[in-house]
Amino acid sequence: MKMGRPREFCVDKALDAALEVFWRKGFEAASLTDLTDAMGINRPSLYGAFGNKEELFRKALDRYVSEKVKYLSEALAAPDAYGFAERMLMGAAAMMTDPSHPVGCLAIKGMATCSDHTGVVREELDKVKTNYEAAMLGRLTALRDAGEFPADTDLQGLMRYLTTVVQGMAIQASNGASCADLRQVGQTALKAWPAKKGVPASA
Amino acid sequence: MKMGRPREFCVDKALDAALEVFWRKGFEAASLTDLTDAMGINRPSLYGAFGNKEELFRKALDRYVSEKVKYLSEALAAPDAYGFAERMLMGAAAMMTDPSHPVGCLAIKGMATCSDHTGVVREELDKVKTNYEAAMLGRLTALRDAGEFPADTDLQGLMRYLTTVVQGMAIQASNGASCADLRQVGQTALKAWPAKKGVPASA
DNA sequence: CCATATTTGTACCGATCGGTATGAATTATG
DNA sequence: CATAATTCATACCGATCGGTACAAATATGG
Repeated sequence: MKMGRPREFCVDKALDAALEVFWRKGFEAASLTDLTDAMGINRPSLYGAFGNKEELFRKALDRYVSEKVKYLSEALAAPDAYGFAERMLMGAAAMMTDPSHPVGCLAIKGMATCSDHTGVVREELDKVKTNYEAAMLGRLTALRDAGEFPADTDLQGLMRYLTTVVQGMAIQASNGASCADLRQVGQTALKAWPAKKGVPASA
Repeated sequence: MKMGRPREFCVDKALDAALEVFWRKGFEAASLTDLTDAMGINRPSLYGAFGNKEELFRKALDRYVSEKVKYLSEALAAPDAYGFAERMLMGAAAMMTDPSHPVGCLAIKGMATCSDHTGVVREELDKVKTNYEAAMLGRLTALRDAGEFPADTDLQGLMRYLTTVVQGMAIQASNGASCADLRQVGQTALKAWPAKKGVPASA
């Protein structure tokens, strides 16, 4: 057993509370007072358990990625290219308007917030973005090799289109768009996606 | 002639400099020191000429809307619905990556930044957004009445799709996407748009 | 019981935030 | 020249920022 006075709060619960604050207010706008109030602890406890504000954000972002952005891995697991795009867009619409947590996307909001801000936060967000893009591009490549796309298809362009729509959805969500609104945007966006295999292209 | 010591700086030039700072860093991240340094004036001069930080932002936003978002009015002037969407998307791609000013969009960045922030800034951004949406919807309605769309077309949905892509473009631009990247996104997005009048729908 | 290790609460640190008081400098008016 | 009006430059205000020093409190290991 560990020596010393035992911790009086649950680290996971506190991290969830911090994530909620970062998600709602953004990294810079979330003050330590906001965070400690929501987490139900005081500053030295936060510092002792999580390091500093940037480290706390990093851990909250890790949690966000693994707990809240599941729709991306579900999309990657889709058997065909159309299903991939469909799960991506519909999953984003559902997640970004889920009333059980703040609206929009922590990572996208973060990227929009600190574009001119160097530091751990920016690096971490870039890392998340790079990982996601690599995963999506890898999946699209595999699907092309499986015959889902013509060999000369610009997969990077398709990926960028998809991420652009998802990023726009995050703005829409933070502006009050409903899940139905975003799903409709996704449905429209899907019309630009290569048609299902074997199905003739048409509106 | 006005009495007193004459102003030693050009208000318009100073406002342009302030706009550049707000555009690059966002409202809250732009400090008065950042602003006065870029504007080449000191704090009391800024206060005397523009009121306060919020008022300065409001004036910079006005300038931004009238000087930098011309592509929207150009899109509204397009003779047909496809041209409207095309000018919208291509105009946004060009403006958001124009090297003569910061990348992305001041208004979209602002909305992403202060979603949980009440105040003059948020109200002003909402006003801009509302005006733009009303103008777009009005134009789409006129185009539908002119026979460009079936009578039961969901114009609101089309408008939301378009704005979502443009908003996503702003994030892409602030993340380093090139004009060509964004134009390609726009071209892909256009595939989901109702085809040109008289042209059969197809990819 | 004593020493050690860890957490907690308070109270504080220097830095920076937006905003301003004050007086010198510069102009038009009389 | 004298006065009023306006701007400019310095230096400062209280508030808040992220972060921490310090000591009381609470646990384990001896």
